[in-house]
Amino acid sequence: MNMLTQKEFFLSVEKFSAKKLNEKQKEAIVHTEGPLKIIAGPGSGKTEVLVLKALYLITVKGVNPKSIFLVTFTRKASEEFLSRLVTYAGALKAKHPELSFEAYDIYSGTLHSLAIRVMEEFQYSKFEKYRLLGDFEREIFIFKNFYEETKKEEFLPLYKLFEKEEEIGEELYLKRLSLLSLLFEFIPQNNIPSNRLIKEEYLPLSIAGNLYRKYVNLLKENHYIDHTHIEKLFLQFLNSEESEIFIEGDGTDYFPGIRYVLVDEYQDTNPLDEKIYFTLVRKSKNLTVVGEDNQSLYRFRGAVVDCFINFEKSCEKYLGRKAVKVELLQNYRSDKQIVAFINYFLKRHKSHKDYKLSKAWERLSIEKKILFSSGVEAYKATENSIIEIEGDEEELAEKCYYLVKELKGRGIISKYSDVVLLLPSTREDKFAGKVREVFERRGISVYNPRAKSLIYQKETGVMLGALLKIIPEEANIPESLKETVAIWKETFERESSEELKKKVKELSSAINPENLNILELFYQLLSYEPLKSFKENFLISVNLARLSQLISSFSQMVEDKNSLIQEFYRTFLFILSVKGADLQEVKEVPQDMFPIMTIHQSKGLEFPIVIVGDTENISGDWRLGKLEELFSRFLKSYIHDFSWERSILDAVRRFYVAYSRAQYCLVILRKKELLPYDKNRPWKTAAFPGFDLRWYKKFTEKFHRKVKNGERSKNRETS
DNA sequence: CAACTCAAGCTTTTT
DNA sequence: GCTTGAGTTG
Repeated sequence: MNMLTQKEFFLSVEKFSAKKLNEKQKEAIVHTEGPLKIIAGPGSGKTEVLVLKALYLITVKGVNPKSIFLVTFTRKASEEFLSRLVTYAGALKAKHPELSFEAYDIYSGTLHSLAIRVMEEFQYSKFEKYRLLGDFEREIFIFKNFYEETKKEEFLPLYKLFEKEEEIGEELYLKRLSLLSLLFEFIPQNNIPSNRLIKEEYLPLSIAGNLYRKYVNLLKENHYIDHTHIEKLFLQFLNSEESEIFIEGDGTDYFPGIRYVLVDEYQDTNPLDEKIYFTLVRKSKNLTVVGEDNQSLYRFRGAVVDCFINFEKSCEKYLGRKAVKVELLQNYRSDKQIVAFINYFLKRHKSHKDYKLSKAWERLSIEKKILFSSGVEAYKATENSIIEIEGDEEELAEKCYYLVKELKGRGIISKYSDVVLLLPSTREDKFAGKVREVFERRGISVYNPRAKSLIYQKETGVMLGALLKIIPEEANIPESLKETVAIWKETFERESSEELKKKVKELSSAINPENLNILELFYQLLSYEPLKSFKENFLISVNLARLSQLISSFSQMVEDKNSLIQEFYRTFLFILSVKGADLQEVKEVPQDMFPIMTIHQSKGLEFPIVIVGDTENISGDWRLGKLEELFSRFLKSYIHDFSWERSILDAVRRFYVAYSRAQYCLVILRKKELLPYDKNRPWKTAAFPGFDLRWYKKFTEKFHRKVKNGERSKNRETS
């Protein structure tokens, strides 16, 4: 294939790339051989760099697209990457007709999707037998197979580490099941060898090992596989002879082998992922990772930020090479005041006098400062780019409403989707629900696709209520399920037609437990009002379809008719009510709706105006720290002396991500009055903007004084 | 208003 | 199991 020179490449790129590339970005693009670590702060154009790097490899270095393996963290990110890649590739080809390559040939996607694609493509012998367990199905699988194990005395030494002594009964068993579900991901994600666990003298460890092994065997026996074990299997594939053509190629253009591996969001990599990446590049050594330690948000999912922090060390250890480091700290997204704010926010926590994050910080982050770009300025409507609003939940929701309405009324924003409300959780039994209520009462629709609200929809309520009426009640309903069951039944009573009620009565008297088919009942009920006319609304019928899908996977997993009813209540309904299920998501946020998102969901996105709520929330899953402590000997790096600091650090990072999504205006909601000083929990009174107006005010005053005095930041962009 | 006591609560997501 | 928020005490 014809190739471009580096100069030609960058000259062409300037024509279609949105912004002029800075020297650091160019450096990251042209460094192709050997390991490379790109530290990419918020808004530093890392997707652009990744896309251009892939194109550079193809058009300048003459690399076959099929030998590039590019991993993104989410499907959405992968779509964004591919669409930009194809657009740019088109532009390059138009300018240089001599180029001929197919951008789509790149291996790009999430690690899971790539693992499946590769194992299918290269017909890995061990893969074909498995059926993939989704999240919901996996939960059902564990409930079904491990319920009895939660009652066994012999496993108590493990369970007790996570329980209060007085706890008893059904709720306790359910808690244990949820612990097991966590455990069966934790062990493989951290590459903990089960054969060594089993031999441990400390009982909780050997019990965990045995239970995990049982899980793995049960998966195998039933020909199932879950997401974590897809990765495990992929690693096995990479270490087997069968992967030779894939990794090393056969000399043809058809199988060129993997020569370049690029990984995005590397700060959220777990040790299992890490092993996969280093195995992929064991020959080529060309591994590029992109990330930022402070945006590590997925510890609950096994992410170990150390993989990113200590990337250089791992390169020396596994590849025998020194990694090159490039820092992209120029922020092209946010207004100057917002950039100053996010830097200050981090700095404040790092050196706070009341709690020492400094130690955690030293080990788990990289010293740096985000730089602002002088070009990013807009919305001069307010004096400050940062606004703080205080009040109780009701007031905050109201004030949010008036703010959004005012912005639209004054023409500062053209559509509601220019603003976003970011929250740690968007479930509607919390603040998000209040916001929806206030907004919709006053005529602005709210778009909150991740509210886990499928089971609270009218249509699903009627359907589940009807099914509950038909299927005889299981005596042993867990307490926590009773409330939701009542809601479903009530929805059924309120919303259903006489016709439907009659049918339900008829079906319930004719029911035969030995011959129960829940899915069949579901379809029968669909022909009665109001379910019948629900089907005419697209979104509603999609929701019903999702429910039928869940029922279908459940029915398939419980073959034993004798336990079907029991499992329906104890497992299916319980998981449904506890974990919830999401509504169908629309591709683009509807413009005339006000969007609410989780902070996690907002990662990688940017919005003109960002409102952040629940800013005092620092809660985390305590079981994680406990698990890390329990398995410390087997972990890549466990740091003993600051476990509680980790939850603060996690929270700091969560809000850092939220704040850094804002382009022109950041609104912070403060829920509570300032609490009196408490020496046992100093962060409550000092740490988050949600708790202390003073430090935020101090920041603003200082910022404006600086601007007034004409004092210019040393770190200002040069352009 | 600092210090102590005690019962209630415990999110986030990849395919 | 640990943190949190409300309530109590000195």
